[in-house]
Amino acid sequence: MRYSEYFIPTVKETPADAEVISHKLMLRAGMIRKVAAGVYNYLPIGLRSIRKVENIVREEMNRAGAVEVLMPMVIPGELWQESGRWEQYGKELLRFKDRKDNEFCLGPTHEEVITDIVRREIRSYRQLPINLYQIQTKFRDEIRPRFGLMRGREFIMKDAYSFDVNEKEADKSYEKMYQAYCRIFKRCGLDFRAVEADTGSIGGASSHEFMVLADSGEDAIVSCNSCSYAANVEKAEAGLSGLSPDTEMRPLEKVLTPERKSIQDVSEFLGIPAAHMVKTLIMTADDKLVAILLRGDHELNEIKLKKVLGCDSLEPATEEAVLNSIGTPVGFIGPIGLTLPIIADLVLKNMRNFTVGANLEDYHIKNANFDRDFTVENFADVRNVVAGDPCPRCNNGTLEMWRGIEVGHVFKLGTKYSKALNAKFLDENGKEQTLFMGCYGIGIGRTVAACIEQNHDENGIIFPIQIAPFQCIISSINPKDENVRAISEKIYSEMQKIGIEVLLDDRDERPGFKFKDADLIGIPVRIVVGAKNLIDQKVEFKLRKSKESELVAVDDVVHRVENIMKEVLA
RNA sequence: CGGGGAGUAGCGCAGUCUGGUAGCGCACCUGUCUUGGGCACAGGGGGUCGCAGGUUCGAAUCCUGUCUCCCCGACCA
Repeated sequence: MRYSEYFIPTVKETPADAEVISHKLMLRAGMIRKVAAGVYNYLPIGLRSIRKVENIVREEMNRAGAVEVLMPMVIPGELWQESGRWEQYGKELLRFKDRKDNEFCLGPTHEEVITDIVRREIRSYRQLPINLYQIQTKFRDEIRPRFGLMRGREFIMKDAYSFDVNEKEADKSYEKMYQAYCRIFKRCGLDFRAVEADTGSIGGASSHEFMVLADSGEDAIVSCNSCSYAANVEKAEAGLSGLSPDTEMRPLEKVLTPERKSIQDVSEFLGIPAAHMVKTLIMTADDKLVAILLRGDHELNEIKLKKVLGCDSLEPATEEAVLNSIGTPVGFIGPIGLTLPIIADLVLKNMRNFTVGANLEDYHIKNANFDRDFTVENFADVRNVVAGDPCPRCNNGTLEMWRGIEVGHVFKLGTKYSKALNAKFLDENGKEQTLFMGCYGIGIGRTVAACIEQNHDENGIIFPIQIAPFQCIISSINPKDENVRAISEKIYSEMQKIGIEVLLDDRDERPGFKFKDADLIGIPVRIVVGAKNLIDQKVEFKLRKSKESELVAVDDVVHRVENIMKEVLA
């Protein structure tokens, strides 16, 4: 491709609405342009990288025995009503009506549609297992789209669905996909971890997320420094150990804490570490109030609490609701004398003589203790783990914390959708059985964005060769020079002949201008053809990721680049 | 949905408080020049100041409403 005939609208200045580095660089490099909140145009080099990821995904899915299909983006509402998700899914599901007033939605995920295909077409255990996938544009009407392709409303996703005769076989399909995902992200040149995860609105028994490690990641994940345990903080189990108990209980002591409402304020005011305090959160769970006790320096994990309570909705109680029901303003609530049901975090079991709110404005109470001063309904793991917590699996390691970008998620669905949609088959005894499912997603655009988060410097993107829009760029210095132009063209056509994806920068621009663009769009290999070096029949060879360049004979340079491609893409 | 911020040339911004000819940098067009890290000079084009009302002799500027976008939170893959 000739740069002069191509379309790469790079910009010097960063558009004001970009926050994270991948978003900024994708805009600056002319990969994407915003059309509406969370909705983007893919410009040529952006599209090329996306296609690269798609092709890697496609190859590995095919290799793992999955079969490609393409489902519609517009889905009849009745399918979603049948699964029960028409009501459950909420406002993320964009609904609309056609001219006949029939209800439709834009597909945010395709369990319903795929299960509909399978229940119509699969009759016998002889047709199983089967794994169908597609690469398709999805739409989820996110409350707050952000960070460019990282969290769009419209985005390209690979989604796969496996169908098996029983749970054991379904586990095998899951394992196959897990392995395929590892190969995919490895081939994309990403530093990633597979972690245990919460299944969220997709549902099912268990799941793993594939997380690209990056400080800008929206997810927090933990991993054990001793064993292989790794999990999303949403899911990570908190170990049991906490502070060792004081030997004996001391008497209660009411202390004045005027206008000290937060743990931090009270902690500083009384000179007591937050870890020796217990905070009392009042939550509204399905319209009922419940009190949650947590160590002062810990945070509530609402997903865990939801499971403990078995409720559908859970949110912090409003200040009015708290005041009306307890008679004390938020900030001074405590468990002693509280009439609400109380759930205490597991770690509190080991605590003695902790400080709590007094249920009296401007007062806290020191030396509170379980049983003597109040009782709780039960102890449960309802907090977020923190760095340094003991590992819940091996018990001799501690947990380290990372930020991650979720690029893939694999689920064991069991029979959730097949039951709801009545997807059955006949087993070898002629008996009707319900299909066991798994589903497997990869965010294609997000994978490209995550890759940029991991691979960039102050000058721009540093694409790994596997997903770079072009493998090589020839920067022709002063293409008006006849010799420079001729040699550039020669190298260009030789590279094209052997299948190297090459971009010839034949624009009549100054050298610095071309170098800046080449660096910004992150082409892995750069060949600079200039008059000075041509005197010795040499051109400059430089890898985007390295600082140094070297001079290579004109006759060797194509071979040199070819070897690099072979090495990396082997 | 709660809190905060912003809509002025393609992009980044000033001007708004204190109403009176709509500006700067980059980009773009023409020409000269230049060619190893976003050259230089000269000339030029481009704006319903988000939208709708209102106040006023006069509104980018004041008032009311409304839409969009961004950030934090809530929510959610």
